[in-house]
Amino acid sequence: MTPDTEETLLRSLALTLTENPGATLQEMAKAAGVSRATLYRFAPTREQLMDILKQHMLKVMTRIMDTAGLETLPPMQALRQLITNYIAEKEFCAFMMTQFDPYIKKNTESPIPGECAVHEERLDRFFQQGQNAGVFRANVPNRWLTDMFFCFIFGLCESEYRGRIARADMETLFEDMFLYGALAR
Amino acid sequence: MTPDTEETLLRSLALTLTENPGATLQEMAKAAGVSRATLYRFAPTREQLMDILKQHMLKVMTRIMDTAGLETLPPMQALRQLITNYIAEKEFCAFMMTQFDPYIKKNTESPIPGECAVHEERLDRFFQQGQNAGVFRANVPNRWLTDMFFCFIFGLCESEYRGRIARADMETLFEDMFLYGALAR
DNA sequence: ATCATTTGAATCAAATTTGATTCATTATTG
DNA sequence: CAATAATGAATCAAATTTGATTCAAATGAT
Repeated sequence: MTPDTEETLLRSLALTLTENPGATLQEMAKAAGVSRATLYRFAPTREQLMDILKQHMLKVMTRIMDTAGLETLPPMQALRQLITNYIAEKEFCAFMMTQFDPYIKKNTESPIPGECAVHEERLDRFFQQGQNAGVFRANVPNRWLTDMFFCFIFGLCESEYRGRIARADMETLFEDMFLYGALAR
Repeated sequence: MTPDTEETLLRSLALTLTENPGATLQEMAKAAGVSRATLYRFAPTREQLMDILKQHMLKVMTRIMDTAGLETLPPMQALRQLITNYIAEKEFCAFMMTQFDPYIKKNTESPIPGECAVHEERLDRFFQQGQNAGVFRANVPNRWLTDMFFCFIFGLCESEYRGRIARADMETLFEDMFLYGALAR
């Protein structure tokens, strides 16, 4: 399996599990256009499959934050790049939200792992610094900005997925709503 | 089973299924503090259980919109009441998002049913009218405002659930972020 | 064209979940 | 207090899912 084929497979698996978190291996294989045997060779057990997906997702998330210059660029610039990066990896973003969310997955094998918490804390710090710099409003907890940002990403992916907003508008709509809100001015 | 006991049971079931959409009947019963036999008597099959929950959730959603005066009160007043009402029923809100979301549950027995679409369209109309009245910004699709509103509700419930924001701040944080966004001014 | 590798289809046993029932015990109600 | 109803614990068969294996067909590289 070439790295490219693997990436395609991983993306398909992520999407299928987002659409149906309880999908059977059979269903995942079918959606990915491979047989169950092939999926089995890629990952013999469901647990291993989830682990591979999780590890890949974490790598993607790290890369997204790194290339956005979260700790180096000016807040607004980093934010815009962050949005662009997340949208480019929307399948894995949605997958993360539905699979490794401690609200949705409280009692399962995958509570928010330390690896996920790292990203959350990283964004917490980013917003804190943005607040200190006077860019983001300081009368709300930085954690609230983080949570809303992640929540926005998921909602954004879903709206586009459902055809309620256009792919081309994703960046603008996100930035606009996140920064300025819904009120007319 | 008294109506009050039933409401408590339904709320527990909704929460458990939010925390773990793949929970077994065993797990649901345990979380609700009843035996599997009692749960069985309440709903003999898993399908019937989901149906009862769905019907109850739909009733709650209708009541929320009705009592918010979505079609009668001024937009801002209705919006505030809507927020308050949703927060009061957060278990069923989160349950709806995780169980009857056409993104998450694409290929399962419950794609967004006509009953859910009704609520979405009702909120679509509310925001459209608010835009027409000059209250909400008109340079974005009304659907986008609807989607962000629902997405906010879920994110809000989750932040509170995880202890990242205080219960007492929920209304204010929501209203503030939804209306004004994250930018300092 | 050949050889090595990968894939798809099918099958099977083990584990898990579900639907269904029984029975003793606990709560309620009259 | 007595009788009636509700609950919990346990059990069982059927259905489903998973992990594992086999083998023929297809694919790709040399």
